[in-house]
Amino acid sequence: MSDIFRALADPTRRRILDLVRDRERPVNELLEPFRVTQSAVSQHLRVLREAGLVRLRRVGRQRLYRAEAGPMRRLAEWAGRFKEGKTR
Amino acid sequence: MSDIFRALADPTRRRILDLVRDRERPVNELLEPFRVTQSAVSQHLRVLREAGLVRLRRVGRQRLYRAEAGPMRRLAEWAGRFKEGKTR
DNA sequence: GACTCATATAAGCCTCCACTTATATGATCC
DNA sequence: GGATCATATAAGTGGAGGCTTATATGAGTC
Repeated sequence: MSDIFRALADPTRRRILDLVRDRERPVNELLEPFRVTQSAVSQHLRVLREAGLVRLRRVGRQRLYRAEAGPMRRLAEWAGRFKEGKTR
Repeated sequence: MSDIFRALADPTRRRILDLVRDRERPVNELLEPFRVTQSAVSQHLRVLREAGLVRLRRVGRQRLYRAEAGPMRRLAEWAGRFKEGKTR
């Protein structure tokens, strides 16, 4: 869970996540919107991967990334515990 | 929104949030569970406050902190957009 | 008003992290 | 197998952020 929060702390990673939310994308497509190096994006993808926030599929020489729903569900649950009126 | 993620990135701050989730607590009560200085906790509280994640109420010389539901709701919504099956 | 209690801020240190350039891996094409 | 394309890793750097000690603020007590 800590990995998830750490990964989401960076705005560039959140934007990457948005890009791969609904469809798979190869890395070079994730590169364009940002003013950073391919290397930087690759490192961000590693962090997201290690947090389980994305999965990847190899197709030819490309790697197609896509957001993973599981951790997000857990995140939503965690946040949900803070709904007011819950006196425990 | 960025402030929220930044604030939640730190595990100590998340534990503090848990402590003030359901009831108000004065700072000295937040101090006990941690092996850090009063100063450190105070600084964490500042970050949480600036992110809108806690509100505080002054009573005598104490300040009672409590989690704020609003940002958490927005966080849950954000995470909810990642539910699978949403093809946009 | 001096003292204490509860909390906040200032200043400095050190670790972590996001970035860059340079290089490696690994698949495809000829 | 050599060249090229797509991506990952290595190594180094600067800046942010979480910690500490020391000090300030501000309310209650006598």
